[in-house]
Amino acid sequence: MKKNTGPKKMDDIARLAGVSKPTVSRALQDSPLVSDETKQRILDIAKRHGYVVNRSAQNLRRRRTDTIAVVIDFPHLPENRLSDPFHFELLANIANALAVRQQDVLLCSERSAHQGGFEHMLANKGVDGIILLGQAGRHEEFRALAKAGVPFVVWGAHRADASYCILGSDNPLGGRLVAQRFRSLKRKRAMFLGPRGHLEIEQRHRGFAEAWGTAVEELEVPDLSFAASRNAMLKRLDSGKAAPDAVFAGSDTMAMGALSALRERGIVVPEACSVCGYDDSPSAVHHAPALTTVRQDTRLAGAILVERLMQIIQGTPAAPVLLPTDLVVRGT
Amino acid sequence: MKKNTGPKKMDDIARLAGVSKPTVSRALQDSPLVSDETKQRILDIAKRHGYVVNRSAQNLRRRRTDTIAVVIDFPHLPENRLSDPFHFELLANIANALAVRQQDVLLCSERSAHQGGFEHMLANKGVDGIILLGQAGRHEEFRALAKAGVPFVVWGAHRADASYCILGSDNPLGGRLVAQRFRSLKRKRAMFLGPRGHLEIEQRHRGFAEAWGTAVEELEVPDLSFAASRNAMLKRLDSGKAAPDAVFAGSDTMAMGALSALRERGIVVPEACSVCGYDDSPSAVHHAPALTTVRQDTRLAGAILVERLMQIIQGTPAAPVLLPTDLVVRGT
DNA sequence: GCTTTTTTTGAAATCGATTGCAAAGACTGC
DNA sequence: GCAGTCTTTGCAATCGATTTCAAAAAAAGC
Repeated sequence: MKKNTGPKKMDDIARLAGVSKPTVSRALQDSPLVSDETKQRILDIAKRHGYVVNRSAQNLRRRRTDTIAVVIDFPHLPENRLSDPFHFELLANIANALAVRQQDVLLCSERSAHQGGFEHMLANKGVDGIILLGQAGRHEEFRALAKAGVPFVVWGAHRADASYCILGSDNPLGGRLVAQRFRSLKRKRAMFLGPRGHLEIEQRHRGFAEAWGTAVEELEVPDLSFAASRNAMLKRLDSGKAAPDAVFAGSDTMAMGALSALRERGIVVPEACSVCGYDDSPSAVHHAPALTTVRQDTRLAGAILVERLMQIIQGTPAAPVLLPTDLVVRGT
Repeated sequence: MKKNTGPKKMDDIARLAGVSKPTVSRALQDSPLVSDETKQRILDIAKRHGYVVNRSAQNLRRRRTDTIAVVIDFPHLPENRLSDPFHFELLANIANALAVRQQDVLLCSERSAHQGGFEHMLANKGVDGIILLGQAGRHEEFRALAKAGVPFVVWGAHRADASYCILGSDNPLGGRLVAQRFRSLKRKRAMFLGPRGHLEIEQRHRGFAEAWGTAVEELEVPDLSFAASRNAMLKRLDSGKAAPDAVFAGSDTMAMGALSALRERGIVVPEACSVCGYDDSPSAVHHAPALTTVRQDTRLAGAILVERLMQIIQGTPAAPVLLPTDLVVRGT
């Protein structure tokens, strides 16, 4: 009569190796407290029997999970704030950077994360820290979070008064670079395209408008989608007013929407109108013509977000970081 | 002298409510064993004190984590990480379907998942089940996994002899649909473009070739990327051989690569050459001209993958599923 | 009013690891 | 040969919940 308790537990391995449970635990952690000989024997036995430590038990005892929550809005959820390939690019890079540090990634939708409030996510989701993609103006909430001692970092618009670690590209600079380029192309009727109330995009707008000097037409769109942007542009082009000869869109996806509308109305890009996006998402290169855009280095962003978060988890506060951007001139 | 043990534990709430720990636990689970009055009081106190159950402790005791691992890296296709928009689409839909069922998502790279082998992931990563995106010919490994009783489902190419639950679109049908369309357009020189050794793509190829009847030129590319596909096509067009007048690419990203090469060599699409992709990823619509492609319904796929996995976790075996596909005719 | 049943509650065991502390064994030095 | 170190090992407590089982309280039955 064998009692088959399913997967092996640490006690089983201990018995098989003729040692006690603590010794097995130490051997698996490569602790110097165990003699090399014993260690090797235990490791062998563990491997042979396919033993792995139970993560749930380990998490409980160590009060640490080596898991980080990444909170992101999914495109098809009702309020699609961040429906962009850019965010997935960023996610992939974050996941990579975390993997290097042996951390697991818990992917949370904005809604599920917010269920019990961010402040309870550590206990509630069993994670050691949080990476928030996109802040959408919840500055105050984040301030409180930081004060409560929750380890988190945010990807979003830089702001001088942030008491937490926020990482973002230099949006005003990006806007200025685009203005400069349009000026050097001798463009006259500049337009900015994007939704209102989105902090990062408003910073891009402001940087652009200030560097441009004279009036910038603002074309508002309801959200960040291709379709919304295309529709808004179509409507604008059909309004009878003189068409713009330089369009700066708040993201690549919106730029592509605008391009679609321009093409449809027979406005030739880049001859009759220059178009510039933001993000340098992969699709910008694939697009025909390839999109001129402001680059955000997602690889670097992912690496720094993770590095800072780890630092914060270890107790060292981390200051906001502003990432440089540059203009990638392509076919539009 | 207050002893500040950080976040509240269940015992604290019990004390505050003047009941015992088990009662609090039951109240939080809305168990019928607790009187409504007591339940309400406990819930109030818990909320007021911002109490949430500790997930690690809960996981350990319940021997269940309500967390599903999604493994998303393809082993021998380095370019194909999260970078293909299709996978990211699928991931988002899976995440969404899991959220509806109150399950969390642990995002695992192929490598980290494979660290200790899939068979140990449940204990090792602390998940209840696994969703594998892309199977890339590890049929035997999966067979063993299934035999070992690990709950998992796979997104990939259908095969008749699968002893595990595999879900995929009807790739041969997709290929046939494309062949039909090319035939109705009176095309003569058909080409298939894609890497070898990728099961799903080979099925598309086969369906296409069989339905086409006469010889199909095969253009091999090293991976699924835009660049690889563009390069391969450029090289082919420069070879001096007659250019194809109908190209079926194994994915949208590759189709866009091919389109880029065709455009560059002055071959007008769709007049001189028809192009068809596979996936119907969002970028297919955004592309100019909009891509004709075979649709894979990621929303449905995500929903079914999750539904089946839940079923398997509950002990009911689930058979493979073949999803229907259809051709979406657009501008190419 | 007193048993019987039903509804609520709590004591204690348990999930599977990690770790502080004490003890046993192996080495040193003199 | 024996006190004093240093290295290894194991006992027992602990992490924070859930669940079984028995007991107490309340309601019902007659």
